Amino acid sequence: MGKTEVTSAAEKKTPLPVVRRLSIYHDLLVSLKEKKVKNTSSTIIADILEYKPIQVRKDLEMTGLVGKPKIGYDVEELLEAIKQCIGWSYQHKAVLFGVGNLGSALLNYPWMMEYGLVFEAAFDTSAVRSNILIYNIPVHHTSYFNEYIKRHKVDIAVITVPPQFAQDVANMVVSAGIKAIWNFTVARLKVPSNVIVENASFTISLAVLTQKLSERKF
Amino acid sequence: MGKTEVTSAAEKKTPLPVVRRLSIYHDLLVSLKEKKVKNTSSTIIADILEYKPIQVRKDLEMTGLVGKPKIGYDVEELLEAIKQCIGWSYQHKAVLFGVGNLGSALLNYPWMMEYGLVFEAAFDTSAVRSNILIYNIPVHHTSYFNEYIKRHKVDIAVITVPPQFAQDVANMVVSAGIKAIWNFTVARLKVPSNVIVENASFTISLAVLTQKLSERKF
DNA sequence: TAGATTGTTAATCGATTAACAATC
DNA sequence: TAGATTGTTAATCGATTAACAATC
Repeated sequence: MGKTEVTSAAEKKTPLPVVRRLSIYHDLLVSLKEKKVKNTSSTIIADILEYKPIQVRKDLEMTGLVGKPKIGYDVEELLEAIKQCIGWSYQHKAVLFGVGNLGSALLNYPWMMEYGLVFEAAFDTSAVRSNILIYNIPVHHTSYFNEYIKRHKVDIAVITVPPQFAQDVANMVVSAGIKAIWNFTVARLKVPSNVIVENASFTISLAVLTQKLSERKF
Repeated sequence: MGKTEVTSAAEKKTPLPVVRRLSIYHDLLVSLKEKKVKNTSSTIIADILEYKPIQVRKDLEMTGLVGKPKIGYDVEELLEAIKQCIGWSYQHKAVLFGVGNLGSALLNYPWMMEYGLVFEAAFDTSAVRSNILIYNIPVHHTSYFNEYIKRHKVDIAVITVPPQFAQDVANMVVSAGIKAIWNFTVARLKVPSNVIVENASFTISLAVLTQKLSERKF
């Protein structure tokens, strides 16, 4: 009931703020890799992102990778270490519910190589859109999901349906044993505590922007 | 060069973590308002969001609204106070660049009533899509932007073009005097320091999800 | 009234930053 | 080599949480 004891091993739980920044370093490293840059350093990364070098160094330490004094880090090695740390080395199998504009945008995004995500199927209640391929991903009628799940492993359910249907979808995927939901709707999903829900709300980001704007204006 | 002095007045700068949570309270309050709930309290809000009541209370304090002991807060008053605090009371005029799937999804979202955002125009380089209305918003060819900006006030530029074109768009809108950019691409935009850029990256949210999944798996 | 909730002041906790010896 | 960068230990800072009197 009180604080849980730290389990024996050196279980260095990565703090959330670090995870978020690691994903930002990730994108930067991908662009460095594309430019054939071999090495980088906390100083360089900090410069580009306008962070403090010490913060970058501390964050990178969490990946377990050790750098070389004077040299810094090998770009590819660091990229792999970060992917490992935030779970982007493993290919998570995903299905998507709600093939509207946003859903289509997600299906069309190159998640697989860099972000550890593979869309294996999509579902939509619109019969018109059923049984076709969108960006090479099969789109089924939502009613087919319970059949689908019998034969396919699914790690993550992505929800991009209209908000009033989000809970229904959540219930369905939870019943099917899916343990992680990436929720793009405003709906606040009620799920058992062993299911992870991550809300990908644009509006939080908008709030940061408009708040800064307001501060500046007055 | 060192620390800047706090300017005379009671300029209670809202910390970023608070801004983010306020936007979450906002969405919750909207749903309470729709359900005709009159009053709420930090206890109730905390319960729903699985936060600590004291944290909610501290956050709400930042809006300047004072609650009533025993009663709590008036839902509508609190909603307005939060909107004021995060800049969603003012209607920010926005234009969008890149009318693909994601751009269309954004144009079709009901930002105006609750999120202080109004899309007044969109721009795309695809001639086929020019001079039409999408969700009642005029879509122009991108080359028309420099004419458009002469006659219209724009607070925020939203960028949903392919990443390789994002910097070009940023340059264009910065030249036109726009002071805020909401960037949905992975591109890291270089802009003058007086321009606000907010990156609305899905991938940060994905990192949080996959990291939690990995932690659980092993 | 009694109980629940507020606002405020103080304590704790965790994250960021600083300092510095070690080193390729 | 000298200089830049690392990893580590300690100090600071800010955000979260606790405690509690005030009150509708």
